[in-house]
Amino acid sequence: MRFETSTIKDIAKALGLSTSTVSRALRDRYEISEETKKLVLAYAEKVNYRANPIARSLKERRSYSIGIIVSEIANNFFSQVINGIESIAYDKDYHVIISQSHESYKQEKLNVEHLASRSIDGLLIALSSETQDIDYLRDLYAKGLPIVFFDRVPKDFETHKVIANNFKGSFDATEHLILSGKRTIAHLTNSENLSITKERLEGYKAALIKYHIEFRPELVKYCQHGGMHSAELEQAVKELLPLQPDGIFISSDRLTTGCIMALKKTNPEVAHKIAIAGFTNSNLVELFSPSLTSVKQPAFEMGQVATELLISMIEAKRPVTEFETKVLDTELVKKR
Amino acid sequence: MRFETSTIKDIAKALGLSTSTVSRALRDRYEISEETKKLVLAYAEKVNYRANPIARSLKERRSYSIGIIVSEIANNFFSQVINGIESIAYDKDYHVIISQSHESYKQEKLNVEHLASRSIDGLLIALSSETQDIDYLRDLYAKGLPIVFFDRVPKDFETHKVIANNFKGSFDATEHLILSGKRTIAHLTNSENLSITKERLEGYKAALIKYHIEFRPELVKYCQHGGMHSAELEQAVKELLPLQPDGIFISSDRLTTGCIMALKKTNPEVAHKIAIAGFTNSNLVELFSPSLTSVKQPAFEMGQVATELLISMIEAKRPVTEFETKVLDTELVKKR
DNA sequence: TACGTTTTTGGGAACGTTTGCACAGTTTTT
DNA sequence: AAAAACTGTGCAAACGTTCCCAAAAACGTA
Repeated sequence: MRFETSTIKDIAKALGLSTSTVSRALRDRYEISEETKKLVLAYAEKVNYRANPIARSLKERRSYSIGIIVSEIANNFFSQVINGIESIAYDKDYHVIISQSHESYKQEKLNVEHLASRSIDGLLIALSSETQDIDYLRDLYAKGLPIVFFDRVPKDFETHKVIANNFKGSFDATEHLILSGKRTIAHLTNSENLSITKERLEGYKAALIKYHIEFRPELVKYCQHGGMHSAELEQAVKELLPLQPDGIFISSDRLTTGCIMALKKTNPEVAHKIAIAGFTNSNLVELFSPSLTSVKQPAFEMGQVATELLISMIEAKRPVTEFETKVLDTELVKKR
Repeated sequence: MRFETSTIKDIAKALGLSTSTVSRALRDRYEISEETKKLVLAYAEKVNYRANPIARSLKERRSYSIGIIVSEIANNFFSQVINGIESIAYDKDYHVIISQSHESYKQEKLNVEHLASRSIDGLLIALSSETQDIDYLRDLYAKGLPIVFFDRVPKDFETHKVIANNFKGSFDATEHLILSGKRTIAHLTNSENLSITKERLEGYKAALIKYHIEFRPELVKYCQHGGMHSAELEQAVKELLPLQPDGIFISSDRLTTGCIMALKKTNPEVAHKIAIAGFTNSNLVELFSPSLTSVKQPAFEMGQVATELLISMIEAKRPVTEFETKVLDTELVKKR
């Protein structure tokens, strides 16, 4: 803001002290006498002094803010993660800056670099579905920027990661479809680049194996853009239907809702005949028709855990070398 | 970030120039010879120089960032508005910082003040449902912080505002219910504090009047927390049902979905018998059961317009004194 | 050659903090 | 009584920019 507000200098002048004394008093340093502290604090209160975070950032070379990159905030899963992140960050006096990649690699890179130049102290990121090359993240990391990945994590990058138990979530959902009598279960999923895609595919396969159902690759459809384009989804559905699946297991929030939408739009007559199980954190699932079985991720908790890990890295005295990958359990909410 | 990156000083030293020259060359000022400019630019490129926005902010006393306050990002309407805001902001080289009030006055005030202290150049805000006292905003505004309100706007605050045509949206929705034969139409709405609540109530009333239907105050239920607490909603529904409405007109995104949820939960047998029309920007409306008629706000556009107005205020040479209130039309999407 | 212009560059202060170091005054130790 | 230690404060530099002002270089003209 370009309007006047009181500064340490002003306080110093008014009280006949030096800026250093005022600064130290405000930060409650031991060197300053109780008397002076009280004086300064009282006056600061009176003139409604607010420290200038910009100046502080410049001097300290850190900003007490952490960057978040998600593909989009208009996604139940991610907005819940963000709420989890905020809940911890604010507690520990960090501010958060949210950016959306819209599933675009270019946008993701641009945003990350912008955040980095704004002196964020750390980064929480779920990769875009397009992202394959994460060298730009490696560079930043090497230069000292703490990074914690969540949900969509890279394989060969040594740092903290927080993910859902995707294998088990998928296994459970697929098993549930099988147990309700389905035998031709399609799998609609995200870009092959993503970690979640691989893990969820494995869970799906494992459930098929357990019940001696043949895995048919043609029943698996990948969506490069994670369902951002409805044409992509409709195409996938169109290719799937001739194979006459009696169940579909879908591996992401956006794909799940998008797929039902596409089904209803293109083939309303079969929409209700196909059993659907899918990952989604929508809290409106109960309203959906056809209804579905959903795999819910502990989104809020994921945000919290990731943030705690990140802040521990930021505040670590010495470089962190032991990394953990936290795996959180999903919840299967069966169709009514 | 606390790691080394090249600065203007480094470039100056390397090239045997002064920092002033380098700074000017980088900003392409007329005083600098083409030759020097090329030299500097090439070297800057080579060492991957990035200007430090923090330093720039401190010096220029502005941050090229704008603050956004919404009640929550996990809301279709608001996340679409944010996308609209971003689309314009990025174009004009502004960064955005999003904060959530969670419909709490205290949180809203805290967030705004935090943003202000971070030197945002302007503020875009939709008031929380609890907010009645906006003096803190007046203070900031008086000190020179440009503010543009959208969606939920205060009455007596002279600045730009962007709203939907709430009156017409409500009128249309209510009329639609009437035309499909409903006569006992309840109205479920937000906190009375909000501008949108008043405007939408007027539209509802006007439609009743047009068709000579008596307005019955007991059919109107207010939710103080805008549906953030499901108990509140269930209570409202519980009080409404004995009056045997054959239609309900609901005045906000969260309330609309929440109400259907509450209806299904508490009275599944009547849920499908009551016709519902409500404001919502959910793109999943087609999946809902019972299905409903929805009033869609031009959220993305609202974000764009508000941002353009804000940036025009920020960049105005002299204080702006002529303010506009832009009203954007809603769209009625009839139940299938 | 000397001068005035114009063009290009550099010096240095400022933005609001934090912090290492020095220093004065007081208290403790020997 | 002198030396040592501790307390509380101030000076000044630094963070990376921008920009006012002055100075130097280049050019033109008499």
